[in-house]
Order: sequence, then structure tokens, then C-alpha cells
Amino acid sequence: MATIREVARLAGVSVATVSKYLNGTKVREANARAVEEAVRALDFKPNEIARGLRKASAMTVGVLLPELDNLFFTQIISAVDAVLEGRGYGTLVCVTHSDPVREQRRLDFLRRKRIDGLIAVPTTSASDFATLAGDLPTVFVDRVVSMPPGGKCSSVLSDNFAAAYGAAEELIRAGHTRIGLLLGPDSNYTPLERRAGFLAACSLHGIAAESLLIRSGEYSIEAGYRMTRELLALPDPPTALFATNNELTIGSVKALAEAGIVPGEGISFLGFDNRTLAEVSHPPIGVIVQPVEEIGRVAAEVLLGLIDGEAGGRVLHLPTETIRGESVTAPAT
Amino acid sequence: MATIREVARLAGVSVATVSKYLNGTKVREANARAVEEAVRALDFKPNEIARGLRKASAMTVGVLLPELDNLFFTQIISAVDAVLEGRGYGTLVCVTHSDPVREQRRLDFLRRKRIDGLIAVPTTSASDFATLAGDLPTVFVDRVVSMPPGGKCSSVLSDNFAAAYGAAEELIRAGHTRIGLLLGPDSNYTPLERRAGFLAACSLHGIAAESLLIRSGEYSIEAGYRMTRELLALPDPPTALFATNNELTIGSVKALAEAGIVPGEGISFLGFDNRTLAEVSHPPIGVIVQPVEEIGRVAAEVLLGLIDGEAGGRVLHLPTETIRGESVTAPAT
DNA sequence: ATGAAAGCGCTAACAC
DNA sequence: GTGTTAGCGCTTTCAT
Repeated sequence: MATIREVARLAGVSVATVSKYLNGTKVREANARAVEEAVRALDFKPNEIARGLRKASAMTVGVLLPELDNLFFTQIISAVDAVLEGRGYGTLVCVTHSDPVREQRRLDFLRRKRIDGLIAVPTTSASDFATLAGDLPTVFVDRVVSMPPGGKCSSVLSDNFAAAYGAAEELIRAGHTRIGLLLGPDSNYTPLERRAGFLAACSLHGIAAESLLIRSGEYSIEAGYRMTRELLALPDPPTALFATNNELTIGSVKALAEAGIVPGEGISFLGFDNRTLAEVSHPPIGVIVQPVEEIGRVAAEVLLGLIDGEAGGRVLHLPTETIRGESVTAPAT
Repeated sequence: MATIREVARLAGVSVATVSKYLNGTKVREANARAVEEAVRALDFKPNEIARGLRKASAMTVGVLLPELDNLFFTQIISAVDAVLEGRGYGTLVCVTHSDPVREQRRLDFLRRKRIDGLIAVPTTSASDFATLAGDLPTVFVDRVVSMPPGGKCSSVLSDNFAAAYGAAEELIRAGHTRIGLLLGPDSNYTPLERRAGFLAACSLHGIAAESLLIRSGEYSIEAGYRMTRELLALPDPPTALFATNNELTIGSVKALAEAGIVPGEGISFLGFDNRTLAEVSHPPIGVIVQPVEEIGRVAAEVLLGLIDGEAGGRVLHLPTETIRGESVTAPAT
């Protein structure tokens, strides 16, 4: 592949002139044309590795996340990439499989690549991760750092409290007082927010939130399935269910289907993040969906700000969207 | 961030010794320890940009695909990345949004980054794309090059012909003779394979495949929905339906649900790629699923081979998996 | 406006 | 084994 020297030689100018022209500095009209022509003739493509070394910036950001086979994450990356691409950045993707050791190795890898910034959905507690990241501009997605280290990191996530609060209120307004809640891992941050929002709504409406009806576990179809069966088997089962994640929603719907219960008829139901299910179910299921596109876009913009030297320490909660369905009805009396 | 010189100075050896030790060449035991210690003390991380420039390889592969919010693609990347990561490669992801212009710009970007190889799901015809890619080791996924340019490219995809053949045969065996077929864009390669497999099964079993019952269009929920409604509205509607893609399957199921038709009862149905739907539907829907994990893994391995200088020009068709459901029954007589 | 030359951080001869 | 040194391809002073 041609180098800038060859271009310079063919164009009859110095490498400095070629470099200047390519980077937007004014050069004599005749030289500009000569360079242009040489570039075309040689199919010259600047070596970004060399540029990166010289400029001490490879124009690359890292994206570190648990999985790539989860639409929630990949839709966010999609939006991140759309913004970053427009600013000339490349996106280096690393997967952790929720393994702290692997996570640290991949972070190390990214640092060696001298990334300019990082979008992360850490498995390690975000605070510990922030320490590892050090001075690297970092935006946490779906995670928050409890004690921002003053510096170069911020968080972007859904307003989980409000989302759960709203969902609970919708069920309560319909007349439900025994509501089953399906939550993700207690070790994650967002399930705590969702639980708190749910409990706040119950408390405000004078409903004794029975801990018996709250289930938490991993974010998986199996967990949602199991939790739902447990709740249905209770002596006094809930009249409404709220599943707070995509996989939990699928598992829950599956358990209901097997039990011959139609959401919106035998039981009231609200799901999370699964637009497809809302679309194909009949009657349609109501779901809360996270603003994945916006989360990604905002995360990328905040990261660009951090890279440009803006102060970090911000935590942005973005509003969720509610897709109305017909799966919330009055409880059978 | 510390450089190799600083490490050398602190360890009291030359930069060459540090470099050698770090790259696995034998050095005196005492020096090894000294270097190790200096590396730790300075938190030295080799600058991969500089290494990349010197070695004329950034140990990076590009991944170029239409979308990031589509599990079919992201699951494949996931497997690709798992293999590549193990060999020390980074993965640079670029999205085309199925726009040929954007595709070419992103390919150009990747070449400037001096990627060592490329995994691509091109929007441009794979053959044209191969010309653009030139001598860059490239593996096409879900696409094939009609005339391999002798050199550095191969293809990995599902055995779409066999998949469609098998599905059609299953429906025919159940007694169906009027089978609706929902296909993707005629401009893509895989829908052609699927169509051919379907027609082959019909022909072999002496069934006159009525072109009236074959619909093709874009891969979208809306298209699947529309095609299904069209087929149901026919004077003599099909008694079985085969949707050949994830989105088409969702759209089709949605249309059936709205019409009050239960797959497996009012009509026989086979879907594609959507494990979730197979799981939550009741009775369970049968689906053909592509071996995404294997496609990704094999694509990565083939790419590593090409990078190592192996000959290209191969086209690998991997077998699909069938998830049996209860959605295929005998036609009402 | 242009060119000569230094050097980004590293590896790989090469001589010791 | 070890150190010296010449670049990899580019950008960027600094004279001119």
C-alpha cells in the first residue's frame, strides 16, 4: 500500500505539503491538484496507525459489555456507534461474559490500544471499575458509580424508579392489591431502583407490599418462568404481575401460557422491553420499554464531552416509554 | 503513560532487553525480574499503536454489517469475537444500514485502520464487494461471491436450500398441498436458495407449487404481516405457511393471531430463527434456526486461515437446526 | 506556502 | 544475552 512519500514523489512536492493538504492546511492550487491526482493514481489511504502514533490518539473508543447476543446492549451500541462514526471515531467492541477477570483483561487490552474513551456496562461494581479505568474518559451505561471520583466518568441509564412506579400505579389504579413483582439480580443496580419505584407506588396508595410476592433472580427466561409458577402456586396468588426485564417477561408469559392463563383475562400483566411480544400477543400485552436509542446517543455525546475535557460525575436518568396494551384489567372479585 | 524507555531505565537494562522479555525471547533471570518489577512499578502497558506501526499489523479485524439491532448478526459477531479474542485480535465494528455508499465509506475507513482481515455481510453484491476489498482477507457471512477472484475470500452461511427443502417436506408429509411461502428480498442470495429448496421439495413430491402462494419482500414484521393477510384472503387460501426469516415469522404470527387462527390448529405453520416465539407460543411453534454460533466461529476460523495465507474461494454451507413444535398438523379436509 | 528533519513508541537487525 | 541503532508512516516545528 502506497505511503505518503510515494505520493509526494509522484506529485513532485514534499511529504509535508502532502500532509498539509490532506489535513486541510492551505497549499498552492497547483500542488493541491498534483497531490489529489497522485493520491488517486496510487489509491493512497493514509495509515491511521501511523497517524495515531504521531497524534497520540487513535480516534477509537472502546465498548465493553457483558454480551453481544442481547438486543438491549446491541441497540445501545448501535446508537453509540452512529454518533461516534459521525465524529470520525472507530468502535472497538469487547465482551466480558459477566466475568470480572475477563473484564479486567479486556479493559487492559483496550488501554494498550490507547482508546480515547470508553463506554462500559461493567460487571464489577461500577465504582470499582471506575478505579480501574483511572483517568480514562468513561461513560457507564445501565450502571452508576456511587462515588464519582471527581473526574472523567458519568452514567446514563433509564429512569428505572419512575418506570416501576408508573407500572405499579397502573396496576393499582385498575384495582389490584396483590401484585407479583419479578426482579433481576439484587447485586445489580437497576433492579434496586425498580424495586424501590414499585414499593413507593404501593406505599403511596396504601398497599401493603407483601414481600412474599416479590421475586428476584437472574435475568433469564428460566428465572421468569420459575418465579411465575411459584407465584401462581401460592395459596393466595397475585391478581397482577409485573416482569421488569425482557427475559423475565418471556419466561413469565411462557408460564402463563402453559397454565392456560391469558394476560389481560385471567391475570393482569405488564412486561418490560419486549416489543415483539407486545406485538404478537393477543390481546396485546402492555410493556415498558427503555429508550435504548437515546441511551446510546446520550452516552456517546457525554463521552465526547468527557474526551473534550468536560467534567464528569453526572448521572443521567432518561424516561422510559410505555406501550399500552390490553393486558391490564380489573381483578376478578 | 509510561514508555518502554522508562521501563528500561528503571530496570537498568536496554530497551531491546525489555522488548525481548515482553515478547518472549529469553533474557537473563535477573533482568527478567528487574523488568517485571519496573513494569509493575510504572504500570506500563505496551503501546499497541506503536507496535502495530512497527509490525505492520494492528492485530485488528473489521466487522462490517447492515445493522446492530438484529440478533442474527450480533450473535454471529459474538462468536466471531470469541474466537478472535483468543488469538489476540481486536474487533472493529462498522455498520452500513444497508446503504452502499455508507458501506464503501466504512470499508475505506477500515482499510485506513490497516485491519488484518474482514468479516462482511455486504449490501453491495458480494462479488462487487470482493473487488472493492481487493487483496484484503475477507469472509462473507450470509452472502456468497459468484466468481471468487481466485484469492483471499470465502463464504460461510447456512444450508438454506436444505433448510427450506426439509421444512417443505415436513409440511407435505403432513398432507399439505397448498403451502404459502414467505420469502425475503429477491435481491438477496439466501432467499433464492430458500425458494429453490422449497420448490425442489414440492417438485419431488409431485406438488404443483403455485406461484400465487409465494410472496417475497423485505425482511420486516410488516412485510410478514401483509403477506400473511394477503394469503389468507385468497379464494382458496393455503393450509400451511412457511415463513423464512425471523421478522417474517413475527409478522405472520401476528396476522394469524389477529385473524383468530392458532398455528397448529386452524393452519399449519413453520417459522424461522425465532426461538422466543417457539418458546412462548401455545401450542409451541416449530422453527428452523440457523446455527449462528457456528457460523460466527467458522467464519472467524476461516478468516484466520486466510490471514495465514491459506487459499480462499471456499463456500461453507452449515446445517440448520429444527426445533420441533406442534404447529404442523394434517390439513382440515 | 514549502521542505528538511525530528520524533511518536516500538521491534528487529546487527555487532558485541 | 545484550545494547545500539535504524526505521515503520506520519505530523509538526522551524527555517526559508
